[in-house]
Amino acid sequence: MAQSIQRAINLIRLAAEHPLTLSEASDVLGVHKSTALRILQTLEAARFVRKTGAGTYVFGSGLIELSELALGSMDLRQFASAHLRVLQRRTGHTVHLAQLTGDEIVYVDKVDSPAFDAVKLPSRVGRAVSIYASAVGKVILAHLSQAERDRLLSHVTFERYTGTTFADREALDAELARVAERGWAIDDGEHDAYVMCVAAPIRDSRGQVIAAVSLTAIEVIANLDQLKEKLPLLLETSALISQELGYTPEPSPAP
Amino acid sequence: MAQSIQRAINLIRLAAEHPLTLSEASDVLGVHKSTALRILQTLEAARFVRKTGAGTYVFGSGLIELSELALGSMDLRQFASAHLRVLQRRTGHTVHLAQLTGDEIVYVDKVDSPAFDAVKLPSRVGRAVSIYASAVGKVILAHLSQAERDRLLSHVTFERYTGTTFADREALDAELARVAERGWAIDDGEHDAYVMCVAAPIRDSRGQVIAAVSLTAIEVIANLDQLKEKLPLLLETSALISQELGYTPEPSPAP
DNA sequence: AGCTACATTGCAAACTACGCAACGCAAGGA
DNA sequence: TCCTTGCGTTGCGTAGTTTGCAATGTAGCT
Repeated sequence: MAQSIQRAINLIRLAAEHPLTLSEASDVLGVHKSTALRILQTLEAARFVRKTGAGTYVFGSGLIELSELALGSMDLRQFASAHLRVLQRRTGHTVHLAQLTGDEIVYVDKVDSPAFDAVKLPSRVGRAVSIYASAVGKVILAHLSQAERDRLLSHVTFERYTGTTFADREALDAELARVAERGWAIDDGEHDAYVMCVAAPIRDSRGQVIAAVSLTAIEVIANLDQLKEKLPLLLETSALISQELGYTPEPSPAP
Repeated sequence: MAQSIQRAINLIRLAAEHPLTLSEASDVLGVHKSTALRILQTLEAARFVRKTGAGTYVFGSGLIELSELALGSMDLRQFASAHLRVLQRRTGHTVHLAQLTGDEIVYVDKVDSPAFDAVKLPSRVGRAVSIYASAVGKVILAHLSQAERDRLLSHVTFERYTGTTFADREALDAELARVAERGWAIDDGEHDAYVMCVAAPIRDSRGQVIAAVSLTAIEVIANLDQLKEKLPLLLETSALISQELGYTPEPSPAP
């Protein structure tokens, strides 16, 4: 559909895997060397690829910087990073950090469990996560204003992924009320039947919930009750990160 | 030179900053909407951008995954991450993790100092670092085999950035001998006159030096002697990371 | 309902980007 | 030393991709 752009994309992919010579690039694309050269030069000008001293092309820092810019919230990631890793060590489970950006919730960091289940989880940093069929989605939704919640859900078409999915607005609202009351959310296989989660909210300096931490495991590793046992550690982590963002738990009442 | 690719690049940049509508995209490029649409569709197919429920385009996870793939050595980053952050806290200075990839040394992680100097440092994750005019470069070079070192330096054209740069092979070799002996390197403003560093090597399970950690500060924050005071913490960090990679400090002598 | 604004598709024209061929350059062998 | 080989680079005419137009489809708003 857009030939030259497709070619550029392929070259970026290749360069990400291993250093690329011009000849290799033209071979793989099946084009003349001059064509491959022009594409690479254009990408190089944008620092999407970088030319090494040896004349090969490798993945460029421009794209890495854009990734970090897009994950934005570098503040959040910076502040959270160490806490997430500590939480992973103390629980043994996979830890996710998800953030509300625009009208979606996106994973912005992930600390894999050393257990073999890490590779089976479909989550990826940068990927959007279901807003109504995930623990992080529900815990964020539950703490938003009614208007914000309506806005985020206005574009959603509910889909019943599994038997436990809250697949309509009514059922979801009831669940969100429960979540808001207790302050944390679970995911009882609501998107993937075998994936369990517990999630806790993260607040910024204004007290707004802007993100969430979660613990995730596949059921053969830990069932929901076993994950719930880790709740104190999870809540401690979310509180620590919120503090780093400037949140003060007890808003001093006016005298 | 490659018009359509350039347009695609511009759209990726925009999408990284904020969600992009089709109209906005075509306006910025100065092209017809159908043109912008086709570009975005191509990028979307590669997951270089992602279409949100609201119909806007945002930076895609495909590029984020490629970034992580290219930074490769996800093992190294995972293992090192927590230690780097601890080191930052204990020293107060900016921490860098740099890795030997192909024939270059590239920053793969960075933990900024809260001090105001962080923004003044030219380092960026994904960017190549001078191999002979940096502490991380020298400490890695110093621990390579003669053949490897020759290979890496064969494409280098020496340049005297500042008065302290080791700008020819002879002076560099003498410096590398000193570095190899004591096991750590300094950067006394050898690339940028006001930037000071100390660096220590990281070894993999075979004992090979494959990366380095460094502490960095601009001179007004900390001079070289003040950085050297942090050497014990730095060396402890590099040792811990090496251990996580499977390095055993004392190769057991044959009985 | 009708309107407006937006996204999307088909098609012919035009301009971009393609392949060709020639050149420059470095490395290795005779 | 010269020749050969392999690689990257440049200029140019043409083929063909990509572009803009116009029409259609779709959703939100008054």
